Amino acid sequence: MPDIQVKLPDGSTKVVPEGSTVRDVASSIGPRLAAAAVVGRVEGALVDLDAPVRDGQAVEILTESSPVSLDVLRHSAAHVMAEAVKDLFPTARFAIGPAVEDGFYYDFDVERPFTPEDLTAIETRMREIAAEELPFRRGELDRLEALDAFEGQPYKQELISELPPAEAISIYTQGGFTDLCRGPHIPDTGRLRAFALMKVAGAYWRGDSSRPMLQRIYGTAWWSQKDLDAYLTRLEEAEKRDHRKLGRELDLFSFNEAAGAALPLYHQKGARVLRLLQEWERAELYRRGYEELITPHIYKADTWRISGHYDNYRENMYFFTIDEGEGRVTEYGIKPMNCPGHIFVYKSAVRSYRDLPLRWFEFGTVYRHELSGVVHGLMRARGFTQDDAHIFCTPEQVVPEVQAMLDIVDWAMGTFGFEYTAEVSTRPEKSMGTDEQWEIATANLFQALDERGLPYEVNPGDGAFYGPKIDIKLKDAIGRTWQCATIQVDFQNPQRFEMTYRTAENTEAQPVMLHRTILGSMERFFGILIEHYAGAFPTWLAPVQAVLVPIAERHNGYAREVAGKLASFGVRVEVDDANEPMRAKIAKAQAAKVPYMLVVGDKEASDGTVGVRERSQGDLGPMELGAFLERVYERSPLPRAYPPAGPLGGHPVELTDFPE
RNA sequence: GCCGGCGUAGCUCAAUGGUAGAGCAGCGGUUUUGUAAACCGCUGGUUGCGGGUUCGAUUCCUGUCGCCGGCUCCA
Repeated sequence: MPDIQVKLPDGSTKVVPEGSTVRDVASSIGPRLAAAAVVGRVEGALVDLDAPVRDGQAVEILTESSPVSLDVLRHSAAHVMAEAVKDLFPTARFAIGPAVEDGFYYDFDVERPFTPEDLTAIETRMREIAAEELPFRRGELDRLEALDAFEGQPYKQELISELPPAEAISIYTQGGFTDLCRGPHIPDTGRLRAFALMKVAGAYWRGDSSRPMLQRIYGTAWWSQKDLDAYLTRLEEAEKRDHRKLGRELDLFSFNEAAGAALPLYHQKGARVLRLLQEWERAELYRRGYEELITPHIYKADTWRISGHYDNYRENMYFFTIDEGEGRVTEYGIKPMNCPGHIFVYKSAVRSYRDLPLRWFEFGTVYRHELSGVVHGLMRARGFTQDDAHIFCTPEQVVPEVQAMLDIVDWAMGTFGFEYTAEVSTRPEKSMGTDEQWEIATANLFQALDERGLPYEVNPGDGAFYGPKIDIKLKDAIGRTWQCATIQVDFQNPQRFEMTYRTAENTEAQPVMLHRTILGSMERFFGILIEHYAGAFPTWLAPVQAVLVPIAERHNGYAREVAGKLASFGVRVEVDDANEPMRAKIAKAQAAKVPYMLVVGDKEASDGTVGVRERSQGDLGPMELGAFLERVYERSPLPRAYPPAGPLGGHPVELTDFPE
C-alpha cells in the first residue's frame, strides 16, 4: 500500500500508509499521544479519531488539554445520557442534546416529568455505560434511510427534514443507542469519567412557547474528578455571593408577599448604597453636559398610544382607569420607560438648532409587568429605577453623541474595574418605522463603534420596537456577564410626537432621539455589585463605613463622641454599645462586612485616637481621627463628602465640629 | 405565562395523620471585657392563605399567593 504525507501543526510532515485514520497518525507520532487523543482536526474541521486522512491534509491531534475537546466530551455525555434514558424510559422521544457552557443537556419528550430519583437512576445507568467503554461509531445515511431509521421520533424527523436533501446524514451509535448527530465524539464511553446530572427543567421544543414542553436534563462533565470538584465548588461560591441571600443577611432589602412579587423594599442600608451610586453618577453627568429632569410616573393612555407602547408593549404595562365623575372614565398607564416625560419637556418650548444636543437624564422609576416565572431578586424586578437619559440632536450629531455615551460607559465600568463587550441589535419583527430609517440608525451605531474601535457582535432582530440598539455586557468577579448599558437610536418618537426644531435656514426639522442607560437599572447594578464584591463593598460605597467598638461600658461615651465627629465629616458610622465582649462586636462587624472597626478603650480615650481594624487586613493600630478620615476618603470616586449621615441604629449622635 | 420543586418562629433548620422543637436574633439579668461571637432566664409559630377528605391535618387532596431552578422574555 502506498504511503501518504500529512502536515502537522508544527510544520513538519508525517508519512503514513494510505487508508490511515487520525488515530493512526497519532500512533505514528507516539503511543502516549494516541492514548491521550480525543478528536482530530483535519483541514480545520473537527473529526473523530476514526476519520480517514488523505494525502497532503493538515492534521492536528486534540487531547484533553484542548478546550474544544471538552465540548466533545460533553456532547458525548449527552448521548450517553440519552442512551440511559432510552434504557430506563423506552417510550421516550428524543429532541436535541448539545454541549453548553460548563456542561450539556438533552431534551426528552416523556410520559411524565422526571423526578430527582429518576435522575439518580439515569446517572447510575450512565456510569454503567461508561464502564463498558463502548465505542462511538459513525454512520451515514441518505435522507430516506434516515427518516426510516428514526421512525417514531417526530423531533428527529423534523430535524432530518430540515437538513440539505442531497447531503449524507451522519448518525452515531454507541451500545444500543443511535442518534442523529454531526459529531465528532470521544472514541468510547470510557472517556466519560467525571460527570454529574445537575437538574431537570421544562423547555419548549425549539424554544418556542407555542410548541410542546419537553423535559430537559442538565448535566456537567469534565476530564477529571478534580475539575468536576472545582466546578461544584465554584457553584457553591456563586451561591454564597447570591445577592438575594446577601441582601437579607446584610439588611439591604427585602420583598413582601403582600406588597407584590418582584417589588423590592430597600432598607436603610440598601437605600444608602443606591443613593450613593446616584450621587456618584449624577456629578459625572453634570460634568458631561447633562441636565436632570423629574417627570411623572403615570400618563394618560393616549400618550402610550402615540408612543406605540399601547400596541407594542401593552402586555408589560400596568393600566388602570379612574372615574372622573359624571360617567367620564380616564385610562392611565404607569410608565415602563421614561421617554414620554422627556419628550413633553422638549415640547414645552420652541427648540432651535442652537439648543441641540439636549442631554437630559433622570433616575426614573419604571414598572414593567414581567412574567411571573422570570423575576429574580434585584436582577429582574417589576419596579426598578433606570439611570435613563434622552439626547435630542440633529442627525449629524448622532455618531458623536453615541461615542460620548460609550465614553461614559467606559468611565463607569472603569470605576468598578469591570471589563465589558458590546452587542448591536437590529430590527425585530414587531417594530415601527421604515426600512430606510432602520438602516440609517443601525449604520450610525456601527459607525460610532467602528470609529471608537470597540469590537462588537450583532444580534439580528433583537432591537427595541422603535429602533436598533447597542447593549453593553459587563463581566463580574466570577466571570459572569450582565447586561447593563444600552444605547438606542429612535426616529419614531420624534415623528409620532411631532417634535421639531428650527434650523439655521429657519426651516422646521425633526430631531433624532437617543435613549441610553449606563448602569441600566440601578437595582440590577446594585445586585451585580453585591455579587461582584460578595457583599464587601468598597469603603466609598459601604452603607456603614465604620463601627465604633467600645471595649467596656465606660468607653461608650468616647465612642459616641468619636462617631459624632466622624459623622459630621460625612463618614457613615455606627456605635456598637451592646453589653457584649468586644470580640463579639468585632465578629458581628466582620459578618456585616463593615470596612472599618474602630476599637476604643482606655488608651484611645486618653490619647484621642481610635484602634483601627480593617475588615480584611486586621488590626492596623491606633490612628488619629484626621488620619482615619483621610483613609476613608482615599480613592473615593465620589465628588465630595456625601452629606452628613447619622449613625444607623444605636443612639443618635450629635454632630459636632471637628477640631483643627 | 409554561414545566418541575418548595413554603414550619425575624433568620437557618428539625419533627409527626393525634394538634410543633433547636440554634441565632429579640427581651430581662449577670459579667466590664483589647481584635471573629461570655453566662443565666424569658418571650416568640392558627406550620403562606382558602377549601376539601378525616373522629382528628401542619402532615393527604385541591385552589390560590409567594419563593427556587429552567424555558420564553428582558434593564
